[in-house]
Amino acid sequence: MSSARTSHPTAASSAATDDPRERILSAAGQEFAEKGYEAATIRDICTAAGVNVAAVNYYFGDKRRLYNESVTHAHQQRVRQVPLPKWPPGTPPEQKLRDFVGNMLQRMLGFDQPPWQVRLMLREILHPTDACRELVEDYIRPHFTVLVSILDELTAGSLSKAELRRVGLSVVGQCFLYRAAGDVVNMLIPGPEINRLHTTDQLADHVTSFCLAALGRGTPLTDRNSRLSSHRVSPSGQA
Amino acid sequence: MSSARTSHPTAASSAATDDPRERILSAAGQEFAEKGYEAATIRDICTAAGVNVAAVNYYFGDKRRLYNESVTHAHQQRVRQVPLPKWPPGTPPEQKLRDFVGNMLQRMLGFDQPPWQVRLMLREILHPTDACRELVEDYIRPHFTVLVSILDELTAGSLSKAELRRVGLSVVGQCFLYRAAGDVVNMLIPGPEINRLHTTDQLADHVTSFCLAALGRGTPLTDRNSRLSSHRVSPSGQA
DNA sequence: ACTCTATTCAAACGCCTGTTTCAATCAAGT
DNA sequence: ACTTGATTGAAACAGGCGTTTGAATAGAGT
Repeated sequence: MSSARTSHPTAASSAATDDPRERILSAAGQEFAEKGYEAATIRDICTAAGVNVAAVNYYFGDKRRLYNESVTHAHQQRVRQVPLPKWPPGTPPEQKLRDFVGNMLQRMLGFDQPPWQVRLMLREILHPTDACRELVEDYIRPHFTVLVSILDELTAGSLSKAELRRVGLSVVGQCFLYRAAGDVVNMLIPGPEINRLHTTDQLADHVTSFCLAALGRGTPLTDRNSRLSSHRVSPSGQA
Repeated sequence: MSSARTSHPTAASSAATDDPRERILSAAGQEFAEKGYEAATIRDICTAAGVNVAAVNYYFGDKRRLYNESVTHAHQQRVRQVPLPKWPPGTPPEQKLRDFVGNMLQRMLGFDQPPWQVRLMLREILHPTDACRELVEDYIRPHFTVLVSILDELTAGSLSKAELRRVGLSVVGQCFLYRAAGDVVNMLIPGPEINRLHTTDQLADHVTSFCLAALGRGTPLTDRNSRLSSHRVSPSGQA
């Protein structure tokens, strides 16, 4: 009671690496992402962050609150890093769909940036805790709404909202499998095939073609034995 | 060293509930499935199984080996409970696909039987440990092979093996999303819609139609505004 | 120079974990 | 009845965990 623990510092200003609060959040996010909530230890987190064990209690109160703030922090970072694509008016919905799928796969699987934030969010998706609702409302639902509107445009309003949502889930599911069960997928697919056919772009092409064909736009997969009808759409998302 | 710990009992005979080994495996499977490896405690497991804490060390050696045997045990149970459907020769591949998808969804989401074995296997799929390879080879790959052969029959050999596998993953992904990210899906879909349109049968119909349309068999989803062309195929799997 | 407050630090506190001990019990075998 | 081996039981072990303590430090205000 004698120590100064009143008026928690908010540290909303600088995001420099010398801010202990920021360093703890970053280290905690990576530890939680890799090992999960139970297996990650405060001692390891503080060692990685270069601060004393007491710091986490001083800044965050306890482990659970540190976890919640880590999820929020990672998800806000991710939103800034990979915004939803913006299309000029008149963009054909087929290209929008291809861009959206490519963007989603890039965000889920992209190797260009360390994906520990995604892995942390994935844990919340698979085993939701308190931090999940915010994640859904701020991050997942907006993306899903955009997807549904693309599908609505694509089908010219001939599908009900419920049907559109189901189709949207079909699109997401195809991408989600590679992120969530990637290890098992790699065990099912012969080695050379993975490197050639399971790149982010290849997968985006496949998922897009598959869905367009299912919706009656674009040719069914069986009608393209020869390579002449592959109507590639160049990806433009990811800023 | 003085205690009798030589010649571990195999207990391969009876599966009665008075066999301590069996009771521990069952309790451990449920605890591991619900809480994960780290959060599940040996004391809780033994309390649930009605045995002493020393029993797990006596029968299994340590926690890790108990976990591995739990996964194996649950997966073998599941294989016996829900075998792959068998079709008489001449069954149209469309119906086979519908049966397969319905069977997979029933196995993943089925509310008729306690699905803790599936949740335990899901944990292995998401974060593989040593017990994963056996799971893939004995359980997942055979199912996936059947799916690919159905798709091959469906497309009359016009798709390469690599393309067939990609389509197979598209089928699996659509189902997998509901199992792995079911909580988030429920947050994205309005309440009443879940109970009406997201039953196991409805989902199987949707996924099957979606894939058939994408493969050029069956009508695209946009060409069925009126309810007259819904070519339902009754499910026959699940023995 | 002194004070006050915010922050850091090493050390410790209970508590719970997986694991082990060793005596008690039990069920044949002879 | 006695022995033998397998199984169970209550209690303890060492170690790691989240958390707390209280003193040391730093830095600005006056």
